[in-house]
Amino acid sequence: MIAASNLAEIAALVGDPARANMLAALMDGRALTASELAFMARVTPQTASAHLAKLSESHLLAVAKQGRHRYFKLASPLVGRMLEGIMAVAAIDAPLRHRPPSVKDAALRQARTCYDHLAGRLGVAVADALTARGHVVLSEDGGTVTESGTGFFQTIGIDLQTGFKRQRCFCRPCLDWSERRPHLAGALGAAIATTAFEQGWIERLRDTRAVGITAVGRERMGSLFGPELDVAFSSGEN
Amino acid sequence: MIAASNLAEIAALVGDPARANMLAALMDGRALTASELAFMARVTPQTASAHLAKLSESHLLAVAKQGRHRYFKLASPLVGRMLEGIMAVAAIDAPLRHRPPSVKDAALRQARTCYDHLAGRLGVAVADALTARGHVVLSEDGGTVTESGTGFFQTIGIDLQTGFKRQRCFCRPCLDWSERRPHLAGALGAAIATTAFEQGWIERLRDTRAVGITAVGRERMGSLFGPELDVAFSSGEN
DNA sequence: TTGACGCTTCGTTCGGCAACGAAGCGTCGC
DNA sequence: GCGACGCTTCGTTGCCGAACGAAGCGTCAA
Repeated sequence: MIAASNLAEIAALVGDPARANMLAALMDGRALTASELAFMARVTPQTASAHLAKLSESHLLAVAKQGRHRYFKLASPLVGRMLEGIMAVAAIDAPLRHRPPSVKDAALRQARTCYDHLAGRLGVAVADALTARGHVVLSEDGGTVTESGTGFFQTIGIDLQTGFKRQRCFCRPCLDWSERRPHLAGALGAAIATTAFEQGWIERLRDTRAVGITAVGRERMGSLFGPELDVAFSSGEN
Repeated sequence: MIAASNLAEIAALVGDPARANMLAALMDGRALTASELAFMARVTPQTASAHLAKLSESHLLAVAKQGRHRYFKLASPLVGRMLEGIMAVAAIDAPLRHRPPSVKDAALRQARTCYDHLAGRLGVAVADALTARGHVVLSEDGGTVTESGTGFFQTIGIDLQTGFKRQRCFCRPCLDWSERRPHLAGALGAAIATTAFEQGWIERLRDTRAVGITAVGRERMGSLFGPELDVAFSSGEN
């Protein structure tokens, strides 16, 4: 059972709360320093160092030295995909136990990045809007952009004919852990997120994976995607 | 960080070797008894019982009582997807350490089921053949069936027009842990595996996830998919 | 050069959990 | 009804690994 032993090894790496916190913090695709990760995992630097060493040795993380800092990031999209998968399962379990939603969670629930694409109410709302308008078709296992969708994305500056041409199915659903509904991942999801950042519709908040929706974002995305987005604009007491 | 705590919890469940063995054994989608799982995980029944209780409580496994037996299976395809994801990451790590391939591994490497679709050299060869002939197009994140593919699948009794109509992108790649190349998963992958079993091309072997390729399977699949399948028919000393 | 800083290594402590033997409970076959 | 069987619960043992204090190493800034 060569497969299973490795399965346990990798899963055990993610199975430690401190390491899981670090990995989750890196899910937005950025690179963070060892100190930052220590802080986010709420452990001392020397403990964090040991954890980060393990994660690097097992090639879950890639490390880049820069002066006296060491920047860590997920070693590959594969790792992000794995974490998504675990989170999707964890999300099913979570609602069964009533846990008081923290203040920080509120921001995360509204909008955040998930590796390279949008998640939270905003991410789900965008996926809903695109689906409702027939621009994309999402199934459990994948998704497709329709002809009307190709045109739509062109208008917001995402050209599906060039870079995306070869991989005709480049959009896929990703189960949102807070909303427990799919949002848009894959190359298309990443392109949408990139555009949203570039156009100033959303912006990163300090020290968190949550993103803020700007005034111009509210207006622009509201007119682009329609009423489905309203739920993403509310501060959201659920 | 509501997400991360759950992340660690679920991952820790998979992170124990005994539990990982059990989950891996259940990856083929069948339901197994507690005793069988205890044997596969190489632990005593009472140890297995404790593990299975945890896995059930966390809704990773679903359990069905049947007389004095208790049958366990993966609680949802989501769990299978999660395990796939972890295995894909584990596969990158594995080759770095030379591990002597066991006899059992040889059969698993040739052909096996991965939750509901084909894996091993056979699975990868089928994916290669379909890609080479332009029947499907696989990208990193998903896949599409071409028009020629739709016709092809019709000839082997898989009608993409009926049940599959709504989910236009129902095929996706799944990284093979032994071959380290993608094979075909998703609804299409499952349909191909089902057809292969029904037509008697492959058959389950006792007490393992490996599947055997029958004589008729060799002949039929060889003519259907062409030379790409040869590698899957060899007993394979790599 | 000196001190501050970021990170690592070493050694120790401590808690949690996997594992099993023994025993108990329900189910089946005869 | 009886024993055999499948599975669970209980109590104990033992080990692995997470955590931190202290100390060491390289890097930067003045």
